[in-house]
Amino acid sequence: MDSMKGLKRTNYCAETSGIGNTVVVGGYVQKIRDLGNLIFIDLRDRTGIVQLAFDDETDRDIFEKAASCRSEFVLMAKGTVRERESKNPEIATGDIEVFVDDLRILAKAQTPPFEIVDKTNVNEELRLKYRYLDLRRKTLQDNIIMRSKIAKSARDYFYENGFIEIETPMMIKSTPEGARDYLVPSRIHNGSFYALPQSPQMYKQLLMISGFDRYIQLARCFRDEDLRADRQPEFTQIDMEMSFVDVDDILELVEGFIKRLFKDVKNMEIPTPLPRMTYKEAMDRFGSDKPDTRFGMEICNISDIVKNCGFGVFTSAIEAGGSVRAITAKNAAATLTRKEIDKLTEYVRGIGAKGLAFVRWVDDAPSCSFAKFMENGELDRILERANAEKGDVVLIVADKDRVTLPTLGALRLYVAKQLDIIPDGYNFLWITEFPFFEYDEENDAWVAMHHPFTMPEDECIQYLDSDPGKVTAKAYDLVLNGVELSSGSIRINDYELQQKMFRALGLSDEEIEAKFGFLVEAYKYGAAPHGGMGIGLDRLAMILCGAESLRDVTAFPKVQNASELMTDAPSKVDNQQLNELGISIKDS
RNA sequence: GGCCCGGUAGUUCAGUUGGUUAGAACGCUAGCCUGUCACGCUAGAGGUCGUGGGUUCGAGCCCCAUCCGGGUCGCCA
Repeated sequence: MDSMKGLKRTNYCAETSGIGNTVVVGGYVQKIRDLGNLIFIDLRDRTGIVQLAFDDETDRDIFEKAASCRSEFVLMAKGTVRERESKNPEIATGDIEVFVDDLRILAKAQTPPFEIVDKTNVNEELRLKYRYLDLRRKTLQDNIIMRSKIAKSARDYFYENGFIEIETPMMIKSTPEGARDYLVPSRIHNGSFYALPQSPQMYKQLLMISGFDRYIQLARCFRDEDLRADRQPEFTQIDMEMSFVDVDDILELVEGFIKRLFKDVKNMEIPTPLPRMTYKEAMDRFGSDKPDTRFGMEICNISDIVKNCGFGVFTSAIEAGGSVRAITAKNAAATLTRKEIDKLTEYVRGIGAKGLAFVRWVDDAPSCSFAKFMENGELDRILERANAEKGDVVLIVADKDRVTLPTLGALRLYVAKQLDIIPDGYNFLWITEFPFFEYDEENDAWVAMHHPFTMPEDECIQYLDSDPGKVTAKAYDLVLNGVELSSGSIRINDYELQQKMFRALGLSDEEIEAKFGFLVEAYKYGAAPHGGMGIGLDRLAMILCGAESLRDVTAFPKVQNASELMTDAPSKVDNQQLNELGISIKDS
C-alpha cells in the first residue's frame, strides 16, 4: 500500500475538467477495463466518476500497478486531463479522461459482498448488514445529501426569520402519554429511569415561557412503537415554536419554509398559501385526516337513497346511526374483475369492515351485488350520485361512520395504487380544526387527540364539560401526498384553562402534579400565546427523494423489529453493567 | 400480538410429478487482447438449497417447528 505523500487532491472526480490541466483525484475503483496494453479505471467519489487512462506511454511500474487494482480499491491519481478518443455521452465527464503519471493504492479492498452499482436489486437485508458499502452507492449518497440540503434550508430559513436554535435534553423525565418511551436506567439513582424524548414538546414550551420567542431545533425523537416503511423508532423533526402568535401566523411561517425549501432543493415554485381543509371535510370526502389529494375518487354518501330499500345490510347500518358510502373507480371494470373485487372485500374485512358491496358496470346493464333489493330505481340514483358511468366500478361500505369513512379512505388509496392512477407531483394540504377529544370506547372516556396542552378553539371552550365531542382544537397538520409531514398546535398558556383541560381528560390533581407539575407550575409565571410545529425531516426527505421507505433516507436505519443489522443493536450487556444499574433480567 | 410475502453459488434467479453429478447470468480467479465505458475471447474456482426435525428406497421440492427479512393491521397523545 502506498502513502499519499506529496499529493493533494485538486478535484472531485465528476468535477474534473480543463484539457491540459494537471489534476489529483481520489476515490474508489468502480470498474477496470484492462485491454492488455491499455487500461481504463473508472474512479468514483461522491460526485461521480472520472476515467483514468494508462497506455504504452505510461511508466511501466504505474501501468503494472493499475493492472493490479481491483474493485473498490482506494486510489489517488495524479495526471493530465485530456480529451477522450471516443466519448461517452452517458456520464458528466464522458468527454475527458485523466492520463495518469502517478498512482497510489491507498487501500486495498476485499471483493464486496455485492456490487456497488446505482441500480441494485440486492436483498436489503444484506445491504443493511454492510450499510457502509451500500452507502457508497450513488442513489443512497444522493438521498443523504438531499437530507443535508433540507437541514441546511431549514436552518437558513428559520435563522433568517429570527429563530434561535436551542438543544433540549435527550435524557428526560418519562411521561407515559401517547407512544411508549425508550427508557435509560440511572446508575446513580438505581431503579429510576430517564426517557428519551418522543419530541421536545415540553421543553420548547418552557423556552417560550423563558422568552426565547422563536425557537428551532433539528431534534432527534424516539418512540418505542412498531416500525413501518414511514416510521423509524428514532427520527428527526424540524421542531419550532414561536410566541405572540395564533394559528394563521404559524401556518404562514411554515408555508414560507416549504416555499423556500422547494426553491432551494428542487428549484420549484410552490404557490402559497397552501390549501386548507377541516378535519371533518377531509374525513367526509377522503376518509382520512391525511388525504392524498393528487387524485379524486372521493367518498359520497348514499344513505338517503338506500335508507328504505330492502337490503338489510344497508338499512340496519343506517338505523344503527351509521351510513352507506361509496367510492367510484373510473374505467376500472376491466381491471377490477369479480375475482379482484373479492380480494378487495378481503382487504376491507382485514381493516374492520364487515363487507363490500359493489356495482360493476361493464356491459349495458351494471352488475350489482345487491341488485335484487333495488326495486324503486335506487340503483340509478346511486350511480348518478356516485358519478358512475359504463366502465366504472362503485364500491360501497355500510357501517358506522367510524368504520365506513376510514375503510373507504384506505380502499381509495389501495385501489388507486392498484389502478396506478396517482399522478406525480407535490400536493400540500393543511388539515385544521381537529377534534379535541377522541372517545375511547374501551375505557368509556374522552382522551386527548393531540397532547393535553393543545388550545381549544376559542368558541368551543364553553362545551368542555357539557359536550366534549363538539370541541375542536387549534391544531393543524400539514399533509403532503397523503403523508403526514408535520403536526402542530397553539398551546394553552393560561393556568386555569390548563387545569380545566386536565380535569376534562379525567386526570386527578395527583396525576397532574406527578406528570406535568413542573410545566403547570411554569405557566403560573406567565407565558405569551404560543404554538409551533414539528416537521418530519425524514418523511420530507423520503418524498423529495422519491424513496419508498425511511430506510432509504436514513444513514443507519433500523429494521422492522427495531434492530440494526450492521451492529446488531440492541444487544445484551454484561452482568457488571447491570449490577451497577441495579437491574436484573427476568429469565424468559 | 394477528395476517400476507420471501429465504437455492459472492449476487440475482431457474430448478419439471419427489429421482443420475442442483443450473444460468453477473461477479470472482488466471491467461490473451491498444480506445474501452455492460469491453471482448478462453479457462477455472465457487453450494450446509435459512436452521432443526419428520414422511419416503430417495427431499431443494411434501409435512411440522423455528430463525431471519419485507409489507400491513393493532399500536404510533
